[in-house]
Amino acid sequence: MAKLHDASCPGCQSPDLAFARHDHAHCATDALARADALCAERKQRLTPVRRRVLEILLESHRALGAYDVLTRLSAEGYGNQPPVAYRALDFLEEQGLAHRIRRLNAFTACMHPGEAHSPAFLICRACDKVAEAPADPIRAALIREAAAVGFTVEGSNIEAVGLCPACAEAA
Amino acid sequence: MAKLHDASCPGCQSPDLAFARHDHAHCATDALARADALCAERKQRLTPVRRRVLEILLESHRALGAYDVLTRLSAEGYGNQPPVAYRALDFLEEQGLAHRIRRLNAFTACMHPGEAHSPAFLICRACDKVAEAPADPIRAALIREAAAVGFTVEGSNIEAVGLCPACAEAA
DNA sequence: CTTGAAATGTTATACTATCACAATGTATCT
DNA sequence: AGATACATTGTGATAGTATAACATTTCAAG
Repeated sequence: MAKLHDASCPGCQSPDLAFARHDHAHCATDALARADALCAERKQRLTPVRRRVLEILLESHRALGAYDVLTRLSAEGYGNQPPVAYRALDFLEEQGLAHRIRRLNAFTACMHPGEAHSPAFLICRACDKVAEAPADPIRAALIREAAAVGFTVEGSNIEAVGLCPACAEAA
Repeated sequence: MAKLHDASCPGCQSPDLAFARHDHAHCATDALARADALCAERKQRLTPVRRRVLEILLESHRALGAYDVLTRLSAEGYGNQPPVAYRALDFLEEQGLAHRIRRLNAFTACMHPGEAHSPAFLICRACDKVAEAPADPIRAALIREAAAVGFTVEGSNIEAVGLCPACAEAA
């Protein structure tokens, strides 16, 4: 499989993208393009609803509840029942195009899809932005601790709440 | 403050306690005794409902939903409205006597209260048991990654799903 | 063009969590 | 002991999150 994100990917160069000033239009367009490529490669269908949900999530670096997404969808003529939103969100999550933030009961677009990854999330309690932090060292530590007691890790969620640089400075 | 758990504490000697064969009666009694001591020391009131909720959580090493707890409570003559359960659970969590497992929307008794800690949880998808793993190295890695992007960590939840030793062997 | 699978529409319902206010209990001070 | 202030509990209502089940439509492979 082609490596779909590399030095040309802003999201990869700056893991703190969400907290940094950046060309958000490019950031979103780029993520969407990679989602298209990824789905094509995997023979998965990024249907209109699914693609629209991803676009909605990409509008900001905040996490949206399923019902927030649903409201937007139904205003645009898509179905207005919860399964419409949940199914699209589930699909995006399965494909690694979005993540569920359990602490918020909400979903956020993945900022660097295309890699198997289970990132760590940094949630700012002041501005509500969510960033993905490189989780490899954290995950490694988790797997190590688990292995020490014979536990096999299959999936994980690692989330931190706190203050992003901008909000910390403001306070 | 007295160190309330040490080498004499089974939960401390074996972080994998939940997954290991052990004297559960002692394990629960011990945790309850330490909860009493801790609340006394902090001048907090471990009222009948609160204490009973802790006992219920301590019956197994599984996580219980608030409504599971509530059902038990109301069968025993306590109130039967959700706030009864949530208030007690919130109190226990504030005091570090129970933890919320966000992945399960459920709560589990803390196996080594008395220390400021934000543990990592290992959730077996086969038997549903939940163990606390030492989270210091993991948390340290998380804080390090966060600091690298200027993010200040105030709280975190670290949870892994997978197979416990017994269930892995059975499979 | 058919056929089977995937996706969507739709209704209903289950599960999780909090608000608001009344009533009760507890600790403290005098 | 009585009065006061505060924490806790009782209770009804409601908000928010998520899934089950089944009908219908769309799509892609043969």
